[in-house]
Amino acid sequence: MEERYEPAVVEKAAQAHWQQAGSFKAKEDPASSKFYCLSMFPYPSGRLHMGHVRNYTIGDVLARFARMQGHNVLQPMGWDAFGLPAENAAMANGVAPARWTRDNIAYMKKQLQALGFAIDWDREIATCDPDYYRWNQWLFLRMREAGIAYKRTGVVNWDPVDQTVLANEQVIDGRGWRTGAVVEKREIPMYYLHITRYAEELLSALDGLDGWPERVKLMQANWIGRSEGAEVSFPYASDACQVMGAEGALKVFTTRVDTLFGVTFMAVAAEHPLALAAGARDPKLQDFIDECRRGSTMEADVATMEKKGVPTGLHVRHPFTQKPIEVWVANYVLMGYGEGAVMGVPAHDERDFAFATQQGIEITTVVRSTVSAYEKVEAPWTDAYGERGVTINSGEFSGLEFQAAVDAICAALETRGLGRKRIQYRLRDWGISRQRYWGCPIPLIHCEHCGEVPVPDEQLPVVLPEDLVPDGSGNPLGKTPQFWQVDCPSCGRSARRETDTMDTFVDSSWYFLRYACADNEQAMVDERVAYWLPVDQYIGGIEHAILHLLYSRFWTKVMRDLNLLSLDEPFANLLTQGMVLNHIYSHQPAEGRRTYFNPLDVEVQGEGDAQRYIVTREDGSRLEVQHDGLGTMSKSKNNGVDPQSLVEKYGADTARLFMMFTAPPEQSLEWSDEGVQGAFRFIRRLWRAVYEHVGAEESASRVAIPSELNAAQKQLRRLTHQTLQKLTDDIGRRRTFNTAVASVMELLNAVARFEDRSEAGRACVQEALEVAVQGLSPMIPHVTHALWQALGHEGAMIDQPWPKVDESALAQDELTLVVQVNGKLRSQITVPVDADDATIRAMALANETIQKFVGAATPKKVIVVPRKLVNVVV
RNA sequence: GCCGGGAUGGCGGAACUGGUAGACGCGCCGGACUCAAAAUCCGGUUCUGGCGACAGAGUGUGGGUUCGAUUCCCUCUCCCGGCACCA
Repeated sequence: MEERYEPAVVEKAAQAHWQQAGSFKAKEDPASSKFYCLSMFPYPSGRLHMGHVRNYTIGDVLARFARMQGHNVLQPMGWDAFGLPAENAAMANGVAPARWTRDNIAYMKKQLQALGFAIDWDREIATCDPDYYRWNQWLFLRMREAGIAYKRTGVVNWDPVDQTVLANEQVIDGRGWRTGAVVEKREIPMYYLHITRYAEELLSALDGLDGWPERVKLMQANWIGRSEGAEVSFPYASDACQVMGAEGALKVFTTRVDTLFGVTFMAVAAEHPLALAAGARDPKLQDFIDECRRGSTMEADVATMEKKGVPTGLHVRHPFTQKPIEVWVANYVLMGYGEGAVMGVPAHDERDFAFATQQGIEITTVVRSTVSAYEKVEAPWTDAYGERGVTINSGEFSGLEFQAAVDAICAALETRGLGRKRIQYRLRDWGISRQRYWGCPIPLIHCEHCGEVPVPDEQLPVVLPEDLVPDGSGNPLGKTPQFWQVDCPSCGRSARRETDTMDTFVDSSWYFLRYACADNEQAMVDERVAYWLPVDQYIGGIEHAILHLLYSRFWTKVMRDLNLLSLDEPFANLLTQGMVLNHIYSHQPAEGRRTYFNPLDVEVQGEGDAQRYIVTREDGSRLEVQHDGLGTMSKSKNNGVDPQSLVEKYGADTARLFMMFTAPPEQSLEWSDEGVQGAFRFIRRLWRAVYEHVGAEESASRVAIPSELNAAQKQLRRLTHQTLQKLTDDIGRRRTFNTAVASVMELLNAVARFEDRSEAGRACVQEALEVAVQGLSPMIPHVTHALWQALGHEGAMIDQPWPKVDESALAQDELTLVVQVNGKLRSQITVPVDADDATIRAMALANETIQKFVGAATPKKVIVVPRKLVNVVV
């Protein structure tokens, strides 16, 4: 073998072998146990960044490990190729999104291949290919037939200057990112998917997802937000009837119907019909409604806004007391949740309390807590006011505990036809219409005579024209008559094609199915899906914990109910990778768009609070930029680190090893390349250890481990098998690749210290090196491919099974126990493995150092923890 | 604001079920090799006191439970992810 480790040579050879042997081609084989290992596909933003390297290395380690464990592994890859960045790039450079996207895919594919991932590239898909997105369209039409896809209005961010809809990301501090104009809310017709119909199943099925992280299940459960409560109707008083033109009632949803007698005001959203009607005759109120209309649609903005409200002057009647209650319009009430109206109980709801205090609204105490003592609710607010307890001041319903009060009040409401128990979900239906070009066309045609007509199946796909270049002022599809001018499929008269495209979450909600049957032009899915699915291991960033994963679960259930799948859940096991963070630097000019600078280009001057951040531009001028903290590596923040230079300098194995060694996968990680050297050095040490063992020969001559070994040899063997045991557990169960690598480092350190050149000694070293090479092969597959051959093996590393632990090598006759006095470490004792507690206790007390600390005193207590420690309490 | 997560040496991290805090690596310091440098190898490296044996302190803050807490409970601070049109 070569004395020097040359990553480029080694990596080329290993990749050539895999390529030629077709090592990663996955074939359906019902006789073997399949393992579908999937990493979330990337958005083709241009170049890989370290987050990708981390994600795909984790996936590759698990795929290769599963293969060694004897599974038939599928690891595919594709491209989440529709989306906003392509349109932004088009605006910046005038390149068509299609061209930009495909160029990026070509470049990033090369980068992925250079990293040596065990991917079956024959199954590659890109969501912008008509062969892929035709099935989005086809399934959309099936959902429409089933009543799962439907049309209604929805609220969007509207830039009044560019006359265009903005994504939330494009709204900065309530203003359009390009124009700086104050963004308005606008209601437009949109298509929705009825995900709320699946709310109960999406929630209850979380219990069965044993292979999912608890935190993800918790986040999804909170997102779905099931709450048991009641809907209550407050009949309009005469003033409200007059304004609304008819009798009626204001309906609210509440989880605290036990506090119904504490209602002192009502609050409705600015878009609520009652607000609109009242606003029409009250200019001041109308101004407030208009004010609410300005600003972004984002929940985070709404929630942090100053709570404001204006009275309508209209009243509703309490369902039991008939007392008139004034209706307010409030900016914190959301039209999209519940009924767009709430009953205000300031005594027992913190938000209502804050609002009432601010507006001088009366507070009526109607609950006495059974936990905390208070007579009457008074400022300031304390959490005790929100506790459940016994009703007071509630007429015939006074003196009841929470559940009894709810039951009694709901029963009484029901007999009067003014309310009932109800379950409410926080989850909202999924709006999929996007007024954007670079996405999957929605396959509908609007005909003046026939209404909304689906594109016939045989005419699918509706192909997106690929030569358009967006300019920021609305959807180019709307300006392209060749696209939207069509004949109505129903009556043949001229009609208009829908120009909205689908949310890109649609594309990613089923791509994992298509990998199983990417070549099928006749059907969306086929029997191969039944073989490969569910995904046995899914790996992706924690940022997808809710939306993508929830939508994919929903999509799977819909397809099941349309008899296209026999699958309840798509992902059996989930590993959520922590984010790779980097510093964010930006500059906001007086006019125009904020620009972001790559941390590599920013020079940090000074210390502490006096730090300044300077960028030298191409023309030599210097610009002071601002530091916006840490954030995920992304194209939009320009803070990605391209792995290319790392791979060129040290090789793919070092890049992979470094990412695995530097932190456990679920933890977020602040980027730093300190330590890359160490990863490289370790690989070189491993190479050198094998080289020294093999000598100048082509490869090692292997010798069996003799049955008689001396103490040092036994010790090395024990460490070898302890390491193997740890590797198997760390990779297979704990997924802590960093500690797996560390354990091999320790083994290699022991090999380096081991100087026994006898035949038995060499056999022990051979075994240790084989475990090191095999154990690391999922992480550093190229160099271990070469080293495996050097160790004298005919077959390729990739085809080897995972090694087995020799239990007999683990046996020990003595243990070292720690001895504490009053919980402080004072000494150690060596005891036979089979020593009983009494013996251990006696040995600990007899220990000289322990005697010194215990002195003449009689120990109060001696705690013996088997195999661990003794604690003497005096 | 709400939901979820995190904080351990100069740095990344380890300690898996409440039982030796700091494995492993980086960096740094000292030494060997070298004309020299790089590379490599050997030793040291939480802090404070001490020549040393050793002693004391120490896991974001403050409190609690326990023979024993990085680990469990409560409080607060800061950081990260998500909040439905970034993906």
